[in-house]
Amino acid sequence: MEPSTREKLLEVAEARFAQRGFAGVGMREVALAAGLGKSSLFHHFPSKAELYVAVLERVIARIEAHLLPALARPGDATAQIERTVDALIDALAEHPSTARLLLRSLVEDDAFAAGEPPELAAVEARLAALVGRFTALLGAPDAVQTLIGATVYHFASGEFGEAVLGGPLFSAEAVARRKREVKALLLHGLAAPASAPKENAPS
Amino acid sequence: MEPSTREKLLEVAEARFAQRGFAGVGMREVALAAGLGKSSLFHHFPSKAELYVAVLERVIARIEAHLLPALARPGDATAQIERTVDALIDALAEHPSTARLLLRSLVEDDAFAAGEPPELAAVEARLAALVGRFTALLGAPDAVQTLIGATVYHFASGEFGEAVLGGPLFSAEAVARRKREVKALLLHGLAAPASAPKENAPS
DNA sequence: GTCTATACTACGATAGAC
DNA sequence: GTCTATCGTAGTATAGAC
Repeated sequence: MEPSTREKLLEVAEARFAQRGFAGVGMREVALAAGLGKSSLFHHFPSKAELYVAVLERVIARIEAHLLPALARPGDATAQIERTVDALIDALAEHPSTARLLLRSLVEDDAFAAGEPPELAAVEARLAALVGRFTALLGAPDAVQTLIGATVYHFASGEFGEAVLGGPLFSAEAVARRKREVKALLLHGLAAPASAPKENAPS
Repeated sequence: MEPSTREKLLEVAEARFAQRGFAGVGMREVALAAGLGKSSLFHHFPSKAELYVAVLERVIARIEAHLLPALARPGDATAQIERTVDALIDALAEHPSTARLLLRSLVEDDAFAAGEPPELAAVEARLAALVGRFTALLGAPDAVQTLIGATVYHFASGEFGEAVLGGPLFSAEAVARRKREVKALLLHGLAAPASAPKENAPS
């Protein structure tokens, strides 16, 4: 079964937005790349902002599909952290646009000059909910920032990241290596020395 | 001594580019914010791309001013890592636009549709040189990616990062905390377990 | 649901007066 | 060195035929 026109438009728009950001992509470009005329795109999405939010909804849904099951399963803190980090990295590695769009949405929050679409608030709320789960799991908010940097930034880093690594970002071997690295980081590096003294740290 | 017109333009452009990216900022907007007409801006910078690169040059120079002295001083690996991480974080914390522009330059490498200005290659070379120094210092390329995520992403994360932390990113206390966190991470977390074991390309 | 045609605005960039 | 005026293009968005 071939994808619907709407799905194809979302696919094309996601790749473009991930590569050049909200302001850097034109509706004409998206429509033509999907094999439509510019005006037909406005039939499916009433504005550029709504197209962008629809793309973001797909991204957050993809991440939730990996993370929510991992977060739901019981276990001690260590096992949950390992499972959740694996799930997060699987989610980011699944599609090369995911991490980029996520990173952009964190940094380009004011991309809409005026009148954000109402669905955007819902996407942000779902994202904040996931962050809350991570904060509860890791204890320290600083560790959440580090985790995001070690995962979302990493898989969003594109050509630059590949130049740093001297190899691909999304190969199975590179993804497995990043899982090991991040888990070792959180379990043996962060937990003890840097975060505990100031606030209450769960043990 | 008041700043020259060129300096004021660079200041204004830096803030705007950091907030909304290359494509999201218009020349008219920059000029008016600096108290000039749009055409006067083209007298100082012959194109938007050259304005952007001039902004990036300031950013990389600022980072080099902190990092190169720290890298030049002798000492054992641990002391050098501590010194260099402190210098990197000082550089990123000095000006709230620095990390954002740096992160954008990593992710928006293809923002120029056609004909990049030649100065851009020089900026990228200086950035790559710094990355090379870090790779030599830390040993593992993966650790460099993690370090960038833990520092550049962190100070670029803006409102989202402040929501995660539940407090400011750039306060003296938050900056000092990040220094402790990143150093503990690299010295006690990463170095031993995750990077060394074996393997390069399984092919 | 897709098309052509169009409205209106903003874009980057240039020319030339002062 | 700054200005006004203008060029050509592309931006989002709408109207209406088919």
